[in-house]
Amino acid sequence: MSQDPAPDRKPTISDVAALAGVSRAVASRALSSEPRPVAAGKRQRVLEAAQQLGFTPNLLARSLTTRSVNLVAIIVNHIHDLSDLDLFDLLLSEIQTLGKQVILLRVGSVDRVEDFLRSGIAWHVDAVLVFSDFADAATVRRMFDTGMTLMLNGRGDAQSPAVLADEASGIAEAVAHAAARGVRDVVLVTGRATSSVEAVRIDCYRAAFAQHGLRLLQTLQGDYSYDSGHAAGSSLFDAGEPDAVFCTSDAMAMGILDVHRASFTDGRPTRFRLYGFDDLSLTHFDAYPVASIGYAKRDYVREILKILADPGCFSPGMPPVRVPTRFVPRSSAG
Amino acid sequence: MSQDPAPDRKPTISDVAALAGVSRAVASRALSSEPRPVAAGKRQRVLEAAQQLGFTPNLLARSLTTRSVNLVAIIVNHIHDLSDLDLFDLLLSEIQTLGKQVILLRVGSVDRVEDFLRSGIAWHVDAVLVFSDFADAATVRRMFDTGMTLMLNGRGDAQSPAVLADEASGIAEAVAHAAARGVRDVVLVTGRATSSVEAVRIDCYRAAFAQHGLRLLQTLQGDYSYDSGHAAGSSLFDAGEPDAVFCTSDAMAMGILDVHRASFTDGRPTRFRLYGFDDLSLTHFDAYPVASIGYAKRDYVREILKILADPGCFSPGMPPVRVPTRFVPRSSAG
DNA sequence: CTGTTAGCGCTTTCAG
DNA sequence: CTGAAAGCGCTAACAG
Repeated sequence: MSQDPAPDRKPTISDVAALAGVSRAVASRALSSEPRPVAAGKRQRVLEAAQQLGFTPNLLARSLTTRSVNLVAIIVNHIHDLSDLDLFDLLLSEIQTLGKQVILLRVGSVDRVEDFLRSGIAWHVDAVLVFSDFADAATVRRMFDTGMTLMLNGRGDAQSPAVLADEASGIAEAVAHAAARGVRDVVLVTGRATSSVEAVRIDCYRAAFAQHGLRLLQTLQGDYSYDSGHAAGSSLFDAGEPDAVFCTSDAMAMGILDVHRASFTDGRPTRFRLYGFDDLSLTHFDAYPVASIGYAKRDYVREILKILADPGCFSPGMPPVRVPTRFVPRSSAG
Repeated sequence: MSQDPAPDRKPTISDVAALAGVSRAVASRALSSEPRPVAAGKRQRVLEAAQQLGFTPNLLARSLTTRSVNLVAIIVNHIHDLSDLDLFDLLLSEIQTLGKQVILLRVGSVDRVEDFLRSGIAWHVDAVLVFSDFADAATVRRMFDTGMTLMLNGRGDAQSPAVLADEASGIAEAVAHAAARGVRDVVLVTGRATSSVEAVRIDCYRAAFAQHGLRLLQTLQGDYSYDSGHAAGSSLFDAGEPDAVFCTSDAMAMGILDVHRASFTDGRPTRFRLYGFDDLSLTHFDAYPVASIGYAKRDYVREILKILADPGCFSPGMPPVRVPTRFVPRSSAG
């Protein structure tokens, strides 16, 4: 019926069409995932031909006309933070079940970010998830040829959808927890407030302290890391004896815990209560029973996927989706 | 000179060519990264036109003819393992400096892996880095339309290049370290030996034990996780009192350390010496001063990049590149 | 429902 | 060195 088309070359849709005895257009329609009008008999023949030839559509070629690559970009600063682990694994997995693949962009140490992004396939992705703090929504929209930029870094605007952890709820719970246990004087250990997320977080703590009449003895600045927590640990009592220490990351809390391990027996506080932030899976390790604040990763990811799966559900001006955080008690807080 | 080409549409190379007053072919050559013959004056005009128009080549279209997307796929099982973090961050960063972007594929929970891979852009990548244990070299080559599959999971063959940690060196050092300190009886805590890497690792330990005349009291099986180490911790003395415990992951060693923390004062062993594997950055935390075995991530990544940058340097039959591991003493081993 | 005809945007022969 | 022309593989528009 049809001579075997090529010796070595991968079969194309033309080969399939030829073998099935139909036009390329019909073959294309029959192979499409969308429902397109094709006579049942022909569709069958095309499918069989494709099967027989081991045909795989060339998605690069397809994207050229459809202008959609089923590719999602995830932009991060770096992937060092422990807190990222649980989240990214889940996120990646879920995006893949959507039939999309993920291109991971690390902008942490790229000098000409814009050039880098523009000169790669990432430029053409269908959607961009921005975790990195490197740019605001407008900039990101300019850096990608995509209608869908999902801001997860707190630098969104009215034009782009955003999902954010509502940190106020968990912080309020944690501070209330402390207040209910007689805490009066507190110390706050923060990261650099250059990121808007961190600035908001700090404000939340301040507001909660004020609300419960807690006295903020001092604020120490770290950089979220264990080492910086360790450093902060040495200055903890410089401004008096706190009843509780709140940290904006679990890693810093762990550093503090290690400096003052003698002040905890079996993880329970004897001198001050310790509160972290992020709810790292690491806090399940016996050595770091850090009470923390976190959100349900599943809920967070679900919200992201909702938008990814149905971009139409967002219209300009809609407020960010909020995923509540909750306080997770552990022995470091008594 | 030339009417503005399009109202809204992104400028194409045709627009650039028109503005520069040359043919598309010349524009293409002038814009190429390769040195192609173009009159200096025209090249200049083309570059300026491109600049002025803010032209960005459509890489999807380019790939269609060049058959190269400057995209590298990294296949992992999942990204839960702590040991992955440091490595992937570095790897990602380095690949990007090569001008390539990375598509991250998590095959851990994908049911029809082959279909999934074939039906995405990943199929067309220039190179595949296989960390996941999910497939051997031959299978991977079938799953991607690429000449370059780099096996990092220990399941390579003569057709594909591979980079592997040489675990023997570090294990020999660790066991020698123990033997030199009078250790006689040991326990080995392993992961599931389904992965060939783990099987090799176990053999190395056995050989080293034999060489130093150490007696293996028992082998406990975990799954690399902290929790499994914790579980193993309870059975540690079932077959007698070991002088040292060797674990094939740091996380398991941490679990054991937590169960028997009373047997360590300031991290130093009073009952048995403890050896981990992976050299996690977590072992810098005070609470887990686990002596470990690791390799220089930079060297490992460098070898990978060497192959990526110059695929020609590999020819079939060449043995895997070996990156030596070294013993990293910490107080848990005394 | 079907086949023909045009492209998507770029690179690459191949004569000039 | 240059430009015209021919694709890369696929989908979409449009008459039949």
